[in-house]
Parts: sequence; C-alpha cells; structure tokens
Amino acid sequence: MQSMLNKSRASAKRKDALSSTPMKKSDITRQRVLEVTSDLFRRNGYQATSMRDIAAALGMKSGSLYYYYDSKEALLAAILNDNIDATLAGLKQVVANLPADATARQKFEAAIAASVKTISQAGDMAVASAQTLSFLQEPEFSEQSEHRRAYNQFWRDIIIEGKEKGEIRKDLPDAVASMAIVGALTFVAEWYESDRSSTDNIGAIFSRLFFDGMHA
Amino acid sequence: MQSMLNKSRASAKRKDALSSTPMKKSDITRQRVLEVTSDLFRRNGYQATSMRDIAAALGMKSGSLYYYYDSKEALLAAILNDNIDATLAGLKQVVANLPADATARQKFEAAIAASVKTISQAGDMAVASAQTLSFLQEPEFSEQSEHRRAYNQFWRDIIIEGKEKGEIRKDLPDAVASMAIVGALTFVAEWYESDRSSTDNIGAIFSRLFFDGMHA
DNA sequence: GTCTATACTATGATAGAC
DNA sequence: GTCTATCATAGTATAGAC
Repeated sequence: MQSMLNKSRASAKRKDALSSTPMKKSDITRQRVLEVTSDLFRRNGYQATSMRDIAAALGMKSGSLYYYYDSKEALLAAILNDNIDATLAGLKQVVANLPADATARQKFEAAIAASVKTISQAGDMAVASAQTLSFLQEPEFSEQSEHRRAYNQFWRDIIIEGKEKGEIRKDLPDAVASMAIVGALTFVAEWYESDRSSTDNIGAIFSRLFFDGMHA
Repeated sequence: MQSMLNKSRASAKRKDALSSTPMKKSDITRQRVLEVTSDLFRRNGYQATSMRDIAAALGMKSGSLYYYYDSKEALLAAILNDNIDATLAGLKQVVANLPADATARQKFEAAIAASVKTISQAGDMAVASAQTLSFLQEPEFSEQSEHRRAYNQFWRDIIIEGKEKGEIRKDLPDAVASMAIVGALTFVAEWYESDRSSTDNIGAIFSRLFFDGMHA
C-alpha cells in the first residue's frame, strides 16, 4: 500500500535535481515497475521473484528493466526507501493535523496508531530489516541508511519535545528509546495477523506500554 | 558467537530421533559447515556468499555441501534457528541463576541485559527478521516459526509471572507486549555500534523503559 | 558413509540492434 | 525505450570414486 505521496524516485538510475520536469514517460513507467515489483516481492518473496518474472508481469523483457533500475537490488532498495518515506510522510501529516495545543503524549499516541496501521496494512515493509542479513550491499546500503535515519529522527523529536514539555522524564536517552519504539513497530509487520487484534488495539497497547510501562 | 550448547542439528538433512548415537563424523563436519557458513554470511552477506565460496572455505567442493544440507536456504535457516535456540538457552540460564525469591522485575532486567549483550555481540542474528522479505520459503519458514515461538514464549512467561505476582498490570496483553519487547531487542542488532553505548547501558535503559515507561 | 567431478538449468546482467 | 542475443555465474542434482 504505497501512499499517494510516494514519489518513487528513490534509487532511480540517476539522482536528478528534485523534480524539475514533472513527468516524463520514463518516470511513469518507472513508477509502474516499482509498484508491480513491490507486489511480486511481497507475494512471492525477493528471492523467488526473478527479473524475468517482473518483466513478464510488466509486459516487457528482462533486459528492459535495466533501463530503469541498475539491478535487482536497486529495485529492492527503491521499494524499501519509498515505503519508509511514505510512512514517515504519513506520520508527519497525522501529527500535523492534531490541534496546536496537543500534548506530546497525544502526538505520540497518534503517531503510534498511524504507524501500526500503515505497517500492518498490506504487510508494509516500512522500516524493514534488510540489514541483519547484510541483504543490501553498497551503494544501496548507505542510501537506505539515510532514509532510516530520517524516520528514526521523527520519533526522537517527539521524545525530545516531550522532555521539553515536562511530559517525558529527562533521564531517558532519546536515541535509545526511539530505537526501541522503531524496533517494536517494525516487528509488527512480522507477527500481525489481520484477524487477531485490530490495529487500533495494538496501537493503544503500544502507546500505553511505552508511556506508562508494564508495572502494576 | 554460537553458544556452546549449540546442537546444530536444526534443519539438517533429516530430523533424526534426538541424538541417539552422540557424534558421528558427519555431525562434526556438519557443525563445521555451519560455523564457517555463519561467519561468511555475517561478513559478506547471504547473497554475496555462494555455495562455492562456502565450500572453498571448508576445503571441499560445492556439491559436497549438499550431503549436509539440502540447500543454501536450509543452511541459512539452520543458522538462524541455532542462534535463536542458543540465545534462548542462554536467557533461561541467566534467569535460572537468579535467587529463588527474585522478583519478576529482576528476572526481566537480567534477561534484557543478557539479551542485549548476546544480540549486539558478534552482530548475532538471533531472532533476525528474515521474514519481512519472505526470505525463507517453505519448509524452512514453518520450521523457523517454531523456534521463534519458543523464544517469544519466554518473554511472555515472564510477563505472565509478573502479573501473577502483582508486579505487572493485569490489563497488559502479554502477547502484544512480548512482541514489542522482542521487536525492540531484535532491532538492536541493526543499530548497535560497539563504541557508542555499552550493552549494559542499553539493557538498563530498555528495562526501565518497558517497566516504568517514558512518562515524567 | 563421505566426498568429488561434472553437468544442467535458471539467473542477473550487458551490449547493441531497432 | 524496448528487444534480442549472449555471458558469466549461481544453485543444484547425480553418478560414482574412495
């Protein structure tokens, strides 16, 4: 479920100056390539999906894919990065739509709820962990790190703001705490089953857990 | 860092009745295969490591590997499962070594500390997320699920015990909370850098975060 | 029971014609 | 932009040596 604000330029053949000419034909196709590939990866897995499979689903030949992306790995990186960016943009919007006098806790709860929903819906790979297995190699690895960093920073900023407002204890290291949150959220994609518990429930449980803790 | 109690039989060619004859030569070699492969995967990544690379590092030919493991994927699954098992065994031991009258919180703290240490040391793939990308296919997928389940259950049991002792709020859904914890722990492998913060620190921060929350 | 030699097939990728 | 070769290499199967 790619967001509508998904620009899909990440990891494209060349990093062009950000959208000077709006939409060439190749950009349209590149977008299609990404959508179809994302769908195949999600359904059949990265490994089980061959470049020929992707090309066939697009009605083209495997060689043509390389006009749009340098490699299969670049294709994966683009999908991952786009998902991160789209998720982050969605979160920012949700928080921005809150009343101006919203507490840090309210922002946190809204962001968690939106995050859980996005990640579980469509099994979004959002901040997916393609790292542990050294799945991505250079240069895709470094590029992905940038996108992750921005995503992590979002959570860190909420914590920092909460500290400033006196809602969050000042001795909590925001760098570590934000990683715990991101980790817990990322992992949702791996265990969530649509029938078990609603995403709203999970979001509420997470919010309460991180804010109030487990203690009785 | 494979634990010493690592049996390394997971995903072997056949599920033999658990260790009737203790150590045949092939078992020794199988163990070596796993260690060398684990090292290569960790250093160069799963994809960048070919079966021929593995065989060469072992001083054998690629075809010979198939005497021990059915596929490259089975090799990965065995490593992943072994790591989960070893991590879990270590955690259980740490908790078992606590005084009999230890509180649930103390158990939790000890387990978190041990977990962070294991996961960060040697970039252990412990409960690694090879799932998001549908990396593992059947039958390895189902097999891995079993090992994960056992690991998750460990955390869930601690929470349940805490509830019974009145240390943890009863309205906390243990299934979801344990997933949050496992997710946060798993994710440590992806951001931990040995120079930044000591594992002890991270463990303490995590324990406090999950028990007391972020609130001021 | 343990390993090698060898070959088969599919894959990711490239170069050049259209 | 897209296709048509074409290539090198990958994972894997197997027959048979020791």
